[in-house]
Amino acid sequence: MIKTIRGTRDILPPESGLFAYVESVAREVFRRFNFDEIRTPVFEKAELFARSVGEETDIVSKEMYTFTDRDGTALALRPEATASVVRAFLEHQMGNEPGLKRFYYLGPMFRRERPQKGRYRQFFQIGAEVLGGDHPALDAEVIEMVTEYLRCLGIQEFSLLLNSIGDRQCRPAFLQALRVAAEPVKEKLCENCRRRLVTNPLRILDCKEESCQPYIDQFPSILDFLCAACGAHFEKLRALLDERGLRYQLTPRMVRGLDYYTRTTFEITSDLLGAQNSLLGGGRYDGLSEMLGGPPVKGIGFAIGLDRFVLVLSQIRPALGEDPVQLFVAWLGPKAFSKAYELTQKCRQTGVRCVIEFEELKLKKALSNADRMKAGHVLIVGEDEIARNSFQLKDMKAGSQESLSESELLARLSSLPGRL
RNA sequence: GUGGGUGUAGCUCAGCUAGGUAGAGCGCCAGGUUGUGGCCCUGGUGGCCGUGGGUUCGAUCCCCAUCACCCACCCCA
Repeated sequence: MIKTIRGTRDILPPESGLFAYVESVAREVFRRFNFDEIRTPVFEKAELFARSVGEETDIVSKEMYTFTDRDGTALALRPEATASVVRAFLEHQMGNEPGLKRFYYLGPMFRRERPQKGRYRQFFQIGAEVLGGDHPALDAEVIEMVTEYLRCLGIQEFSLLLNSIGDRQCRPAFLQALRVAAEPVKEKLCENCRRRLVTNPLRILDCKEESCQPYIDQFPSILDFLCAACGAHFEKLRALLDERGLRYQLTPRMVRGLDYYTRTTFEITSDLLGAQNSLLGGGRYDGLSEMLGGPPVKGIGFAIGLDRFVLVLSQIRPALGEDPVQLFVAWLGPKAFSKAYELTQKCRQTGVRCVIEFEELKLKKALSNADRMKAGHVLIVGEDEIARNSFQLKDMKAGSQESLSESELLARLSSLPGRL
């Protein structure tokens, strides 16, 4: 048998319903903040990601799905979407259009990493980006939008972690200070941190190794190194968040792995998942456009990893996304089928989710089937009912049933439980 | 890429450390008579024991290899 390839999976009902639900809520909430959907290709020139995400990052150096096109062009399946959105902005000269551009996207991304709980090689993200401005209110708006999104999904318990990692003006000085502080104690740091000291000093800051903590606590804070512009931006953002009652934890040790981030970074975590507790992350990337060879275009965005997100949601709200049959139409006697089918059509036209069997079943069997598919109601259409224009509508949960004429039945449909 | 774990019925697993070609629960199907589900009872269906080699008279069980999945690390969100 041919099976799914490693790190990919089929998303089956009811989980697929949960994905669809989470996506529909995102569309609805983001729309209220005036975001439009953008759909970019799932594959791009590999160079796009090498230049934006960073040549030296693991994502590009060993986790990207790259392949050569027939003409020799190096292509890659997108490992994330921010670079593509900025590319699209530049390619279509959107900088010439008035105002800011607010986009959201959703779809599959690809990374060739070893699969793990909630992590796949084809994974799904929902993200949003605002391009064309760097007002701190934009940062606040994006953060507000994503918390509103969580609220709409019924996720109340989460922490917003906030930091600023400066920009190309001020970060080098901080990195230098960090190296200076770490050098004397480097023998005391864990193996990973000793390596990071060379490869990516920033990441020492979010080392989880217990023995490193005392030293890390002594290291300088990025916030003390922000230049005037970055500092002012961050202060203003914090003031706005405070003003709107959006509580956050100042987390100077939270850094980003991707090269393009500047200034604001944020992350939302939830205790519901244990160690891998991050639900989403985002930040500002004011230099990304230029890294891609474009004019200066400021931007900020975030991305939610849906696979893990859905995992959390299914734990706290198991029924979310379920959409069972609302009306099961059971018919009795060979002459009843056409009328039963006609009623089914009419019910469907009013938006009710209906199912009708094509082979005649004993009523007992029909009810049993309806029960197994969690049907809310069963409509019984026998030859007697047709003759009397009086159909039996059975409430499966309550076990009660009532007689209704065709017009009464159709009038009742809007009150059936279930979607819409 | 590294380390550990697991692969037996549709699902969750037992059996394997006394090697003799398999069990439970759930599910599924059919009944418990005539047009009323869920519960209960009865019967039934169902497995090349991941795959390929080896040892053996004989292997689900022992050995080797391989593949897949899971967990963790690395990394990242």
